Amino acid sequence: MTATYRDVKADILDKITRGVWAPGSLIPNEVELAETYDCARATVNRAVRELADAGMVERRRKAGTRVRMAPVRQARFDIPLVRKEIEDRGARYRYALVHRDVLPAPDWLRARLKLGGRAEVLHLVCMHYADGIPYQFEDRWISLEILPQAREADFSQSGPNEWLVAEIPFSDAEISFLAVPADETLAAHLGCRAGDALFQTERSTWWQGRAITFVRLCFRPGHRMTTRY
Amino acid sequence: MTATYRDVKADILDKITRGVWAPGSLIPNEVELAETYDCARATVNRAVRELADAGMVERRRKAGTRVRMAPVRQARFDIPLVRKEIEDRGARYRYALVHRDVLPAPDWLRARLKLGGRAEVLHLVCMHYADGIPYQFEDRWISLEILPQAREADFSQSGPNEWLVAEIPFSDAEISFLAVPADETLAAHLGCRAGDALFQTERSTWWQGRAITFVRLCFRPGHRMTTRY
DNA sequence: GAGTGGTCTAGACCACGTT
DNA sequence: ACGTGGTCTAGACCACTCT
Repeated sequence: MTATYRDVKADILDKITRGVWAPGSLIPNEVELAETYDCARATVNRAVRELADAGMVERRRKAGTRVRMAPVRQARFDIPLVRKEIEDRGARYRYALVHRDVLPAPDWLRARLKLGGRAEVLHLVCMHYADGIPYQFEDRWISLEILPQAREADFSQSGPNEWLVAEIPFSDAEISFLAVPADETLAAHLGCRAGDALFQTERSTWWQGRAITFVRLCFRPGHRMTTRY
Repeated sequence: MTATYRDVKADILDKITRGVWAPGSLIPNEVELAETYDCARATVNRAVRELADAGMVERRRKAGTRVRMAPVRQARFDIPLVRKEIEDRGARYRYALVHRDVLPAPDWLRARLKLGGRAEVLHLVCMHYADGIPYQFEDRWISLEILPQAREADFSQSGPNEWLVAEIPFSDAEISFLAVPADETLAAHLGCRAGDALFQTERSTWWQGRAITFVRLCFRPGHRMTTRY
């Protein structure tokens, strides 16, 4: 008796995965569940709320709680720092700055980050290696309107990501995953052939509605991003 | 006064994104926050707990609550049914079964799903179209050990995904994202050229520790998966 | 109108980890 | 040992939304 919210959550999840409560069906309301498990309604509430957050059930006032028809709704991905990602695999991390430039933001970047007309940006191209083998190509753009101090920062020894996380918080971000063919530049840096299929992520970050940075990360051929849920 | 947990959460998040509470610093404990916001400790607890779930802060008993050094920790992705994904874009969905076969599980599949020695599987190849244009290529394998009724199911009119979600719950899944070059088969079905870079997801699903299905979904060239957080 | 989940409270005890 | 978060309770009122 006196079940914890974890007990309640586990038991309900069990009933769902075993098919006792079928997809689409209504489960008992909170008061009934509280009696069943001999606990307070708040305890049941937390259990069921977490199941709803996880996408297992759907709740509506008055209508009650239903088991979702398609329970798998979302997956969570950790987005690690490259260095940590590589070191966690037991490999030695090495960083190299390939190119550095200050220039007016090109049109495509202004559109993507909603930048003003004459915004200047810092453009960095970097490489990340695992045990000396090319691991990731980084194409980074930093707004100098918001981060003028980036102009003076030294990116020859460590990557812009590490500098950025220490320098500024952020409030909003957008991330995309896609596949791209390697162009000559990518092929040269990643040690593959032009046209090879590469996994790429793109991330835009804002702070208080103002663009901070855009980055394009291109992984070596064969890279995969995996998660369980 | 008498703030809600949303108010508290929003205000703390604001203090973090504005840099009032810097990355790595300790924030006031729950009792102090409850006094500050003039609410019960449980209210503060929920607010801070949700921030911890979102990866913004890190909590440890006795040590207190700290702002995370690298706040961006995770992103959530919705994993929609193809049909819904296409219809949500305002396009007309069409499905086609390309191939159907029953065979002993090949070695690579047995390894991936941890199947027994002589497991039989149902192999389906399907296409999903948006407004008549190839959208996604589906390579589906279903274990007939656990789902013998799949042998008799009709997959000529609707996809295996829709059948599966209605047929069986699941308890565990693994998903991967990667980039692959199109082979001749993929190129023919997706209307692209062999070697084109394609975005692919792979998903394995288990129920009570037993493999249900493995699926490889290959998107048309240029597809991207995007989320905000 | 009535039934359901959504939230808050004031207090209590517990579990953990730092000191 | 002690301070912190983790959780539970019993009750209350509110906000939706279905009928």
